[in-house]
Amino acid sequence: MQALKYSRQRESIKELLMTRRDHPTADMIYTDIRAIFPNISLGTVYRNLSLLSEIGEIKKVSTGDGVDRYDADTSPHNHFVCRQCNAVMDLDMDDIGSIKSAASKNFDGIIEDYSVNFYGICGSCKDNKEN
Amino acid sequence: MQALKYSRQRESIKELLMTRRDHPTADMIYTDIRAIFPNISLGTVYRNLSLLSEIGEIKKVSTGDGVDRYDADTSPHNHFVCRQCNAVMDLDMDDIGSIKSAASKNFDGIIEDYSVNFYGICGSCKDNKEN
DNA sequence: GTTTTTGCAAAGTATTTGCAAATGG
DNA sequence: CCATTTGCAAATACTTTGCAAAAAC
Repeated sequence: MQALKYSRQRESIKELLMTRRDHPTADMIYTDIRAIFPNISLGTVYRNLSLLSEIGEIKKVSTGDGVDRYDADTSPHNHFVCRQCNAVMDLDMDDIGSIKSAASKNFDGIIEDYSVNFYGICGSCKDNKEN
Repeated sequence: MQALKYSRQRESIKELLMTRRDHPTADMIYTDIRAIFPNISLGTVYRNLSLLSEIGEIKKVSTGDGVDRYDADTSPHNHFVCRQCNAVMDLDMDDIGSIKSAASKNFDGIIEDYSVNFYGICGSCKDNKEN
């Protein structure tokens, strides 16, 4: 069984992620973290992101474009994905937790959780189109 | 501009997908379609699945495990993903289209659509555990 | 000292793409 | 014929992994 030792790299990755709201990919994190650890490897970044999300300290966000993103905000919230600029942003919206019970109603398995992604054109891309 | 010519391969892929409810991956489709076209290539399967989903005849389903799945049912419905057997199944549940307006409320962009995935343990995996 | 983590490089998946030949209209 | 699609192979994108050295405890 693993005992989980402290690592400066892992701590740094988590701290970086906590400062961001843009749901960066492993590669974006790797690029930025190299300002602090110039020799860190992409493998280490991936390993730590996996580990952190396994222990629930961060969340993996899949938008369907083939690249995983990460989020230090583990509280329940939903994401919007812009089809034009590919930005992923948090939505400020009412709780939709009731969809979980709606899904459980006629289902014979156990529904543990869910993820919702909204897709469309973000505010700034929309404005750029109009002008 | 492309004129979209008929192809037996594309037609066959679509027909195969229409007979299935298990949301197969490109590779699963490739395996099965080779019973009909032994020389078809995986590239052709991918190209046709992309094309079919671009023109809206099928839908791509991303469950977050890194492999895309495909669904010939393009009507609005939600999916459940079993964490044990990785099966992807349709949920028989009330319409939750209201989440779209909930998301649009405080949002300055345009929300075109959304996708919801539920995760947990399916009925048969749950039963196997208990026995 | 023992276990975990790292950096590096290589390998593993899933998907896309260039190109000449085949097919469709 | 001309445009699109195919099969094949190579390329790409993302992520995981084996291993010896370094760090943590």
